[in-house]
Amino acid sequence: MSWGEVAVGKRPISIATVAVEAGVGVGTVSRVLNGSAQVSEATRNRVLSTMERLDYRPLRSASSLSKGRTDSVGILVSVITRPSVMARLVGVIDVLSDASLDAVVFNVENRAQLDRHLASIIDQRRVDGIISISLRIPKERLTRIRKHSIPLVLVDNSAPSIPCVCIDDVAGGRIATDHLLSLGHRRIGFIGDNANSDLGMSASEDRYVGYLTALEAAGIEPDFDLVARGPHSSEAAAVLTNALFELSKHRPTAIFASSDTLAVGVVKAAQQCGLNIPEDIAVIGFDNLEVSSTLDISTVNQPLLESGIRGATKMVSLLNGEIVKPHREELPLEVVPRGSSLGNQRNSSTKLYGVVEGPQGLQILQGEEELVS
Amino acid sequence: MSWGEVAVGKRPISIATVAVEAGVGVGTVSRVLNGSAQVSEATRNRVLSTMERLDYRPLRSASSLSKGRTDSVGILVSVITRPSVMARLVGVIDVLSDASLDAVVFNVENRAQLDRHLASIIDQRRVDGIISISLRIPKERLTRIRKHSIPLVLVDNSAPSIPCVCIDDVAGGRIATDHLLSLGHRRIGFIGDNANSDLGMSASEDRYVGYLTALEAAGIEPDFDLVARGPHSSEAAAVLTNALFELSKHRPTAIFASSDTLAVGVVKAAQQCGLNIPEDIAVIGFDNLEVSSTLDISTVNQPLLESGIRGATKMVSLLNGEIVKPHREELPLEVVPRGSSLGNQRNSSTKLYGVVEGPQGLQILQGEEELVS
DNA sequence: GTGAAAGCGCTAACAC
DNA sequence: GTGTTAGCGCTTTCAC
Repeated sequence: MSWGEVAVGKRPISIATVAVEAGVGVGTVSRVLNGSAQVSEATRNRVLSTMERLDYRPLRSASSLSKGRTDSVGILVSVITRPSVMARLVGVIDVLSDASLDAVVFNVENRAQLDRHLASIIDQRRVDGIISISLRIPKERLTRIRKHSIPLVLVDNSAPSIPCVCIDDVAGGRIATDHLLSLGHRRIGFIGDNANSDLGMSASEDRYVGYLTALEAAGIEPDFDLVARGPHSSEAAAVLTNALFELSKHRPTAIFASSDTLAVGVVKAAQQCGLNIPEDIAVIGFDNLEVSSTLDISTVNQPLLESGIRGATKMVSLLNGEIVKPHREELPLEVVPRGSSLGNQRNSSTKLYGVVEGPQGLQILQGEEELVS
Repeated sequence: MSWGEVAVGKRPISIATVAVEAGVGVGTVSRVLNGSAQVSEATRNRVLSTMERLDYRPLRSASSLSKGRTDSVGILVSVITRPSVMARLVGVIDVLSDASLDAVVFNVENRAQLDRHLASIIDQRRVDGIISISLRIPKERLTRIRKHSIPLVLVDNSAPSIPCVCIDDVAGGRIATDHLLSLGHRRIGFIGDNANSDLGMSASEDRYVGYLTALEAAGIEPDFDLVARGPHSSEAAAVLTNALFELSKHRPTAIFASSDTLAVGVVKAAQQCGLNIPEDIAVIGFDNLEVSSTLDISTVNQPLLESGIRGATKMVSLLNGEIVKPHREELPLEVVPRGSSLGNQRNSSTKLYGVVEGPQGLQILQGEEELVS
């Protein structure tokens, strides 16, 4: 209870203690903390060493309260486990990290969760901005976000007058289908995701529209016996492919799968039916995931990582008060023809690997890495 | 400048304004905010409606400062894009979310980044605890973390007297190899990741030790011509497999790949060499990733999502001040035999899908979803 | 270049 | 039950 004991408490060191110990005012300590130029070298060093000595650690929340910003941004992301989503997420996180912004990640699996997370983000002022990956923000929420002028960026999704980076899925579906058409195919099937009105992920349906467009442009009547939708998994796609083969009078000669994940299932099903790819059935997917390269499946490349990078970059600009010019940024798409449609392809390993004899077996060295032991 | 204009400022509504407007004290508003039981229904409703009317949103950082905690935990995660890492991450995030804790994700790709992020997490007190996924915390940092008694949980990694959930990779390597041995194989190859001293990810090497152990137990002399390591990708594994086939005097009859990702490359390389699986060469991987099921590759199952769930649960307990009993929690491993080692297997789709005729083509309905349009 | 002091918005201990 | 008040630890004028 005596005065002497107060300072001995377990409470972590604060800026005040540092100030006293260094024989300066709290203002100066704060200035040092924030790298202000108007502190003499001598003072700065004295403060710095005092901090070191006391093992002082600033409290983020205190600084946030004072500064009026959290230096972190919320990231809404749907079923993270999809490779395409992961790639975007990594892009976003890396850029934010470089800008000293924390990434607070919210995993959204259904509409209720989306609403819950959005509400809490908006209403708790926990973050300075929001990045939504592949998720459509419900109208009501959008209104509130606008009203409170919370910076918002959409990745792989778009909305009027909101900064966003996306692709033209319809065009993507068209060039994929065109690729098959250009190879002479006339009976082309489509396998896609179930329509997801819940989370507003419309990529698959948009690509379907592109598919129809391409057929129409080629003067081909769409045959709905060649169209199938199901859950987003290879297994489901395989089942659908089999069903397609059984039910349609004339088997399709080619299939456009709205994502590589589905394309894998298509390929697998075809192989199990004893069909040759691409002679009996050609396949093209979408996204250019690693697996499509591994299995030599033709696809449409979209810049996944890049989309995250661009989105986060926009957010950083917004938070810096800069004007973000083009509201909707569209990334380029490109057909990547591979064996599943062209056939006959040399399956060269893209990267140049040098195999050497290591101490215990063969070894491929990566990047700048040294052989350690 | 006159007094009347002050209230008209753009500054967001604070608790004080709400208090005044509702004709109560700030304490009461705070109580309502925190769901305290000692507020009369009448008052609570009045406050609530006032908040609504003013569109009040509490400021997290203010509450954090006052409460002395951030209600968020930092998650260190290595090269996120690996499916196994992602699964753990999802488990972690979901549990935290249920506990109303925010997940601040740090993506770590090299030692420097690991250090940088750790330093900033520890020194800035921006989170209440740290979960490290598949990353070994450097000793010096561990010391500091302990010194400041920052709650720490390790997932897929372990350290003395730190709560962690992991698997026995050595045992895993052993049962995988035993599986091949039990099928009569004697010349068994190993393909794994380059040793990663940087981030301390030792899973692959540990599994290698298990491999050696199993061979030894079977009285087989290890042949280092059958061992190869490289980057963590299917392509690299394919290259290594080819090299193995070319360089070893007697080709192995089976290969244990330290992860499914590598196993995919092995399978691909074997197929390109015109070898039959498993007759000419049997393959087993590790992790039971989706791709292994798709390609019918035998593997060792480890509970990935579960590891994240358990880890985060431990963290929640720690933050609640509960005692976390078993410091090291080990999850079970299990061989999942498939066609790549057993052969001859019926490749039945595991899930039961019902294909129905939709409005535009075939359709598989998922879960409780209704056919919408 | 530096110190003093007034907040930032909220929580919690204490009165009544 | 509810109001009052003293912090929480930092930033930022404003003097000097």
